[in-house]
Amino acid sequence: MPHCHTYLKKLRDHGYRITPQREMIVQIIAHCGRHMSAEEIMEKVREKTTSINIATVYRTLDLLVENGLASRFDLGNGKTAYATSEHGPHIHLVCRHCGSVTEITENDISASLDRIEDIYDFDCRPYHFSIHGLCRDCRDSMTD
Amino acid sequence: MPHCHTYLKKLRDHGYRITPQREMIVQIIAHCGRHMSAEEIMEKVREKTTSINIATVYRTLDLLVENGLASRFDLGNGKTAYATSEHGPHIHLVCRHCGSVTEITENDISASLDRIEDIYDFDCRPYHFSIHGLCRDCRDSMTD
DNA sequence: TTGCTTGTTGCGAAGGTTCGCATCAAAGGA
DNA sequence: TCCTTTGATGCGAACCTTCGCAACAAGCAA
Ligand SMILES: [Mn+2]
Ligand SMILES: [Mn+2]
Ligand SMILES: [Zn+2]
Ligand SMILES: [Zn+2]
Repeated sequence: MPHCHTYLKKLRDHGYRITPQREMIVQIIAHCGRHMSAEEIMEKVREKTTSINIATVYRTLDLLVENGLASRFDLGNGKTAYATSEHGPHIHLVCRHCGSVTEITENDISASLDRIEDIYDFDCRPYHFSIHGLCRDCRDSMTD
Repeated sequence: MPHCHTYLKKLRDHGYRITPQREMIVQIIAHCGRHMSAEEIMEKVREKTTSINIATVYRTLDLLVENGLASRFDLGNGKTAYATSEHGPHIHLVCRHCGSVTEITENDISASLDRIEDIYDFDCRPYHFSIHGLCRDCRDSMTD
């Protein structure tokens, strides 16, 4: 729902400058609903211009995360993944043994997150992060 | 409570070999109750012997994590942290803006984790991970 | 439009982590 | 005890991410 323009406006309102690089990066990540790595984002931007550097991509993503416009997390594949709030609130269950990723709805944990917000005054939104553990199949296949 | 010996036995029972390097690494991380980085662990081991390499430290830590004997997570300082279950179950609230870390008790979220275990058959233990968000101070100081 | 201020970029280097491979040695059997 | 098998180690290279700094340009005011 919030379009690129909204993200850029928020950055500008926070006193950051709007550069062509930032515009392109925001457009890519906001329009693509899924998770992307920094490298993927750079390749997409490269399709439009050569004037982009991986360090700038990381710095822009940091900016978005720091300002709550994107989430950053670990899918256990060696690369960090990024997504805007378009991607929707949910949690990833990542198996520490086989690496499988199960997406679960926010509802399954929102009560606890609300509790944390109340008690500790800590804003967990956007609800989009990973919990690492052991999936059923892996648990079954372990004698322990 | 579980001593180094228990960890090593579990590894052996899973078919892994017990090497001097693994013994030393397990001893360091099990006895030191706090979080440690791979680099810290290697330095501690180096105090006893020179026969240790950072790649071996990482591989051993991966092994412990994969087998549920240690947890690995991101404290937002650029390094990955590791700890055994001696460190106890709890969750870290990491502020995405100022980097502050608040430790909260497992109770505040265990109901949801139990629910996840029931519904998805996914074992979240040991309960020791981070949730990234925005602390009260940072939220207050943002006009938004 | 022009010039100034200062945040941003690109680049190369450094830091942290993983990988491939030859060598080594733990574990188990003879 | 000695040998064999095969998993583990050390090392260097590669990969991902961050950092420092000089050059650049967005935004603003005149
Ligand atoms: Mn997701
Ligand atoms: Mn902890
Ligand atoms: Zn699994
Ligand atoms: Zn904060």
